[in-house]
Amino acid sequence: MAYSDRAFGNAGALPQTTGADAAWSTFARSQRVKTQRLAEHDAVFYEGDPADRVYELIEGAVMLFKLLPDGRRQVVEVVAPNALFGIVAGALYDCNAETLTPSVVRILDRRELEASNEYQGHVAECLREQIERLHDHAVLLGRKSAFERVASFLMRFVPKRGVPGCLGPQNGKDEQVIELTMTRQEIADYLGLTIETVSRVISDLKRRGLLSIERQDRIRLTDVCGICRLTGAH
Amino acid sequence: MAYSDRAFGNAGALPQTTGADAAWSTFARSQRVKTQRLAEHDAVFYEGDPADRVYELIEGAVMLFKLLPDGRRQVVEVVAPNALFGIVAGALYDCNAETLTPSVVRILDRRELEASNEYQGHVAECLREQIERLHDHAVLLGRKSAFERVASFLMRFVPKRGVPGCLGPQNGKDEQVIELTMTRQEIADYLGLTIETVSRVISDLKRRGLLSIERQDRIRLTDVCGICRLTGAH
DNA sequence: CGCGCCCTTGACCAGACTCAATATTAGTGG
DNA sequence: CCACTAATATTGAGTCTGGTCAAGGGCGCG
Repeated sequence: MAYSDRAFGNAGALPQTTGADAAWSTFARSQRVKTQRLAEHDAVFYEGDPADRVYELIEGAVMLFKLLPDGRRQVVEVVAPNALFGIVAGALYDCNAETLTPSVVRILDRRELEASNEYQGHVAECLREQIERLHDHAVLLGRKSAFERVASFLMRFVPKRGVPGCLGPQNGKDEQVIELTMTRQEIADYLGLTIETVSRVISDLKRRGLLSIERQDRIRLTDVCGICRLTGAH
Repeated sequence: MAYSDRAFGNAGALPQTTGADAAWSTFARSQRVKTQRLAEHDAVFYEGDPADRVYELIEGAVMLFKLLPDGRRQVVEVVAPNALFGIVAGALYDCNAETLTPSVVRILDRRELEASNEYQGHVAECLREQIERLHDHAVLLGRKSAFERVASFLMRFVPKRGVPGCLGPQNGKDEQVIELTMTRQEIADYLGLTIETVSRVISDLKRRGLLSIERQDRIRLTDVCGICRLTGAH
């Protein structure tokens, strides 16, 4: 599972930076913001880079990950649109950021952002949400079985289900088609498993009639409640 | 490993709340702050409680943990003095907080804190540091072996070693005596292991001459570099 | 159509867990 | 201060989950 030979896309090239843009953002009013369009699997920044920018994900998906010296990788966060990433305590980024899909990010100047009172509330809000997600993920990594991890992962993609206030299946059918945006390897590195284990668990869920695979990255959950019961959280 | 029968100390009793105090705090100037003295293994708050207070740890140690319905526990953070905890995105605490040792906390009003511009910088700083620690911990939980986890845990207690800029052993001897403040069970729940595995790893390190046990919660590391090499991080 | 990249599957192995017994420590009361 | 007790930690034996290694399959793209 060594990643030393991993290709990191064209991060250095700063592709297609544009001054104007259409996407909405909390920071739209601010002056020196730029948006940047990135292809799939482009690096946004690397662990150890000077952290003088903060990013807002406008569109697409980004993962944050860390590597151990021997190449083991742990995906520590998957960033969703409208979230901020690249906010760190020290002078350097503490992890790597790479797009999962073609994405649009807004680049903010760290100094400017930290100086302005205007956005402190929004920044803090993002950080608080991030911390709660990291807490949940710690439980998953520390205490859940492979089945529970994969089931939990799949439930992330089902809106309004498996969360406090979930009403169970509506309108009869308990189905949901989900788009993964992550390869098996990325899922494995997110869930602290190997690619083989992820694959086996998914195959097993298929065998049990809980899901069917429409494409490698497109899964039809045919029994959302059944999968939810396997998450270990209920 | 069921915790349903777990005793939670005297959290409801709000023991010994005092208006005046000696300990230093960023928030000392603020008006309505109170300090509270807590015994060992007192609960500070529970998951699901209304989160209308923020806490600053003045002295002692606090752990944050989550429970799965079947009783599995994951310690998601160990809070050190001067850090804030109990800052959440929603209306309810997302985890439980319990003292590890007799502690002193300062109680801050959440509304007041969020309203004041004065402390936003300090709050955001605490959150950013917290996130970096959670990233590291995700790597530990997702990708490290039992030996690496325990070694990483022990190194937490050695100041200025195993971090960027570590100079290796100074003044000849490479020793350090550390106070754990956590039981084996708490360590296990923090590291995503069982109590038996933690015990076995520590015994093995002892057998290999890397440490000796002076008391259950007091360990002499006799070869800090040797333990550092086992963390997987170098 | 064929190549390459993922993904899946199988067989085997190893690290960590479970269950159970014992040892140690810390705390209590005489 | 010591004996007793309860709580905590250690150790052992056996099991099982998930990892490793290796082979085969399928999909998408040129």
